[in-house]
Amino acid sequence: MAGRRHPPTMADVAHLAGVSPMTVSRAFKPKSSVKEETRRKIREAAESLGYVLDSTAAGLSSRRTGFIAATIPSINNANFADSLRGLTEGLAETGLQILLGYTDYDLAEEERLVEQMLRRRPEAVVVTGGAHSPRCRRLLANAAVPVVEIWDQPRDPLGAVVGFSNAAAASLMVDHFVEQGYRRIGFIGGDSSRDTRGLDRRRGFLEALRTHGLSDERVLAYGLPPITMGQGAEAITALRERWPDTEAVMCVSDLSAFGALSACQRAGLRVPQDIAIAGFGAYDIAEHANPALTTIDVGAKEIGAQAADLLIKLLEDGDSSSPQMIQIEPRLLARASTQRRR
Amino acid sequence: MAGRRHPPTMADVAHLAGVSPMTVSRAFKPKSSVKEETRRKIREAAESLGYVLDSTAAGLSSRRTGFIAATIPSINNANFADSLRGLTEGLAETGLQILLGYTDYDLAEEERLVEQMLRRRPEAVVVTGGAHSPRCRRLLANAAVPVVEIWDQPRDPLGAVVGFSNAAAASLMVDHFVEQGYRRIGFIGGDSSRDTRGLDRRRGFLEALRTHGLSDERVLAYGLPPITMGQGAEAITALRERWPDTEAVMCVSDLSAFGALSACQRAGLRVPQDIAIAGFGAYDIAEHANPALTTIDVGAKEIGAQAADLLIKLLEDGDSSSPQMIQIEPRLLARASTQRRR
DNA sequence: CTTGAATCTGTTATCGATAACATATAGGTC
DNA sequence: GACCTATATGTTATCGATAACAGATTCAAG
Repeated sequence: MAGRRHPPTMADVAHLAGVSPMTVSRAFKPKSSVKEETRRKIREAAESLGYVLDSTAAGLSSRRTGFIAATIPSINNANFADSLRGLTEGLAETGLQILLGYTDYDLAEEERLVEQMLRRRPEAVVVTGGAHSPRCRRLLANAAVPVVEIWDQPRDPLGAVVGFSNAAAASLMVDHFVEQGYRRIGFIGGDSSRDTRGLDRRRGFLEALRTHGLSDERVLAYGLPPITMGQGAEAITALRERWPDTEAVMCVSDLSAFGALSACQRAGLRVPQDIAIAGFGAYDIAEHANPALTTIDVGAKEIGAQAADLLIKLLEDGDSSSPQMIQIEPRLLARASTQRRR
Repeated sequence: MAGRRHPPTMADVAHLAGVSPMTVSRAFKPKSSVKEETRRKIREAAESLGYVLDSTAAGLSSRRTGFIAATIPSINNANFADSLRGLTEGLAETGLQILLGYTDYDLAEEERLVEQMLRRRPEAVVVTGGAHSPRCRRLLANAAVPVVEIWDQPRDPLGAVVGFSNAAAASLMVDHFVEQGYRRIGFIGGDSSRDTRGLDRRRGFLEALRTHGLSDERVLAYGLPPITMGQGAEAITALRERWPDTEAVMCVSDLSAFGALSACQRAGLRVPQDIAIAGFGAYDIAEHANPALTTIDVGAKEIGAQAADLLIKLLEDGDSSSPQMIQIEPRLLARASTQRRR
């Protein structure tokens, strides 16, 4: 209806309120010296014009864009959603917004995304995971803003880190299996190198098996990450066909574990009596499945919260302080799905 | 290490490449007239300086920011994630990015979010849902950019619409229940007015019950949306306590339905023989539950894809064309969880 | 009534890019 | 060679805000 005309500018508001644009600019900042009445007049003028600040112009001029960039692999993942919530809540009081992007578990996509985000000049960057393309690493290094890597423990960090060792977390599960008396143990995960955290889990899992003197051959890679319930179901079927005497299986995530559980039950198997199944991530579904799924809680929300605290410090310190590495301790949640019947 | 110095500008690149800034600017646009060798020289110069375009400045000057704003209620929801995927894929070829924000099912938060987003001058806005605060409506109307509401059929649309009637979708389930021979039918949903789509579903459900001459009293509101698996479990326990002879229950989403299913099974009830349970949204979990959950597929991804097509048209037409209303047809997926034993 | 500090407001230059216009060079045609 | 067109590059003004500085007003205290 109104056509696409130019939205009102600060100058328009200033004109209507009978002041200079600079005064309008000040009136929108919380603690700048503007007479209360002037401020009211300006607010009224702005509201009546439907004025909305142009933060691209503001950012250009002030060199403060007021947001931080965050990448996560997938938007539909309770773990990353929790981390993001922790981050958002932790940053709430600073007024910093979050520009969110998802990489689809793809490093090339991450590189594209990071470049796109850097074009908007974020004041800091949070990336999920410790593996990045060389160019992505260079871009982030050049950006001259604080960088935090979460959900991992990179060998060669870009800056600060809030994470845990996925390999060590997975080995917790092997310890648990062994303690419960299981010996013929398998692993189900994705089949590509895209999900480096998933691969780390597998690696840690297999290493732990060997440490316990157990066979590490029962590994099934199935489908592109993030591996779905359906893929978990197919995978366990294939795994049991190949190694029918398998006693226990860890899946790379709770979603695939649930798919596996469901497939076993539909095939008439009892869990855990006939086969034990465990997941990873402490999703809601693990708690509510029948039987409840043993899983590993990595403190997803805490990761985000810690990252927020760290960012606030890094931004205050003007980048001069040494980047930190904050370690999160994963915890095993032992549940019915891996309870050995004595 | 490098401190926080200013990142290189286009002028720096131009200087290094021995051309004017304008030529550098052109070299970054795909189809502008720059000699191939010059372009290469510029790219090399840019890469060696670690130059990244400043799109705030570019946007200010060109009045094209190259992104659209999208709000969804929650990031951790497979349905909205699917819509977003449809939107992203549909917009991919246009080069438009998506600035994502989530409202947490809260209209006040939506208002805040929309204002924040409009400050960055998106070229269009996609909002989930048809209910908005008055000020939010005003902001969007003033923004003079195309607006698309998805996932609803608002009485008084802000612009274009891609959605369906949540009430009509829920009534499909009543028809199904009745057809299966169920008579004492309940509903489980959230207890606040925040999730207007959930409330629409309830309203449509209850209206359909009355149309069939059935009692509409078995309604349980439980917890803030989005209602979780745990709340679904508690809710069905409470509902069965109050109305022990309930034959069938629809839950506002598949997640709560799964929680309810799980709680019933743990209480020793057989589904569907003792009680039928249905959900909403066609999540993965509905397919993989035991028994598989009857649900309603609303075509989440298609909503996003259609919204993308619509946006492209609206942006081309310069806003002059009449806004459209695209209707998506929800489909009932009848599964084992509501199969009446004859 | 003068003075100094605090508060309020205006002026000018600038952030980093691009639009619009101007100019220069190359290539083809008669 | 004259002329035209297409391609390639440079110059100038501008987008909408804010920083930095400067000037005006207010107010309290001596």
